[in-house]
Amino acid sequence: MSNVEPDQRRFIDGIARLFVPWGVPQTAASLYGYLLLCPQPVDLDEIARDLEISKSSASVAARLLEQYTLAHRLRVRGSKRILYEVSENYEEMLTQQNRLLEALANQLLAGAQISRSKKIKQRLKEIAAFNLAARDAMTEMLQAMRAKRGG
Amino acid sequence: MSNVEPDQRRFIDGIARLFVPWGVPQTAASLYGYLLLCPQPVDLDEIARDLEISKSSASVAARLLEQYTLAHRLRVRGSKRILYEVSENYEEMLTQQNRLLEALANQLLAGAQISRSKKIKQRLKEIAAFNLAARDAMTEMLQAMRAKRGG
DNA sequence: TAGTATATTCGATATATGCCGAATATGTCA
DNA sequence: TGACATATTCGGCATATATCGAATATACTA
Repeated sequence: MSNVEPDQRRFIDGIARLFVPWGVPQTAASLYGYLLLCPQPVDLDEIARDLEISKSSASVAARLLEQYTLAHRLRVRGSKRILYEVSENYEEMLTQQNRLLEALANQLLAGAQISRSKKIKQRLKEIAAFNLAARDAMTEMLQAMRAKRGG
Repeated sequence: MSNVEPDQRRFIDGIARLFVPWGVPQTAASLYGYLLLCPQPVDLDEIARDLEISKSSASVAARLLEQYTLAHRLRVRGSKRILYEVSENYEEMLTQQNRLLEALANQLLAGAQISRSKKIKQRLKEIAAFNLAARDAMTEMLQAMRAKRGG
């Protein structure tokens, strides 16, 4: 993608608008949209050029995406050059949600321990149970999807 | 809760630490933790005092939480005073996630429309399908939970 | 091992965000 | 409607974050 067309720009911005409110930095969010549209892996120079950001920003954003496992790098044999592409592992984002659900549940249960009020104890346990149920449903779904795709 | 004890403070901070990375402002996140521990609805003055924040910050944070449907207000008859309490509607947070999943899927499908590359079209459709499946699983789970609690 | 291509880190700056207290708006009672 | 209690909004300040270009580190070739 040597030049971003208006339609593509709109797509990229649309994706970014969805992610930014959830704490993903603007540049990283845009980069994700951009990578989704790239038929081939791209390097930092292309990213910087097409997204009109500095190369250092591109580097930071790319590694952030990598951390989120929304993208990953490809090492080019015989070169220090790195190519990035969007991850095929679509479930990782949901897995991360699951981790939050679980962490939250644990925190709530810890809170139930320390609170003296019967009412609060019960409330915290109830929310924790709810979150864990959600996590389980999610996990199950992911397994089912995995089975379907794998088979 | 006229005074926050160390254990409670730790709980509040723990909850906040989980929410902040997901884009929830610090104060609002802390307030959520605080409300979870309150056996009774509290007003802005109590919040401001216990969390050691200004009343205007308390007001903003509370309404933000309200927007997220993590808390809601109670009007006190015969007074302009507003009391806040944590929402019993634990599923709303997940519902919101579902909305993101759906919005993302839509954006991806729109992207599939505009992209000329066969490969990209397929990729975007595939991710969209995945997200919608996740949303459906989630919705189903929520319904099941609702049935269980309701019945 | 030197030289080159490239990624990463760093320090400075610009921008955005959060927070506060003061000012304002709004609801409630008499 | 006037007086009061309370929530909300607003402008300014402090803090955090993102971005950049320059400096540095690293991996590869020869």
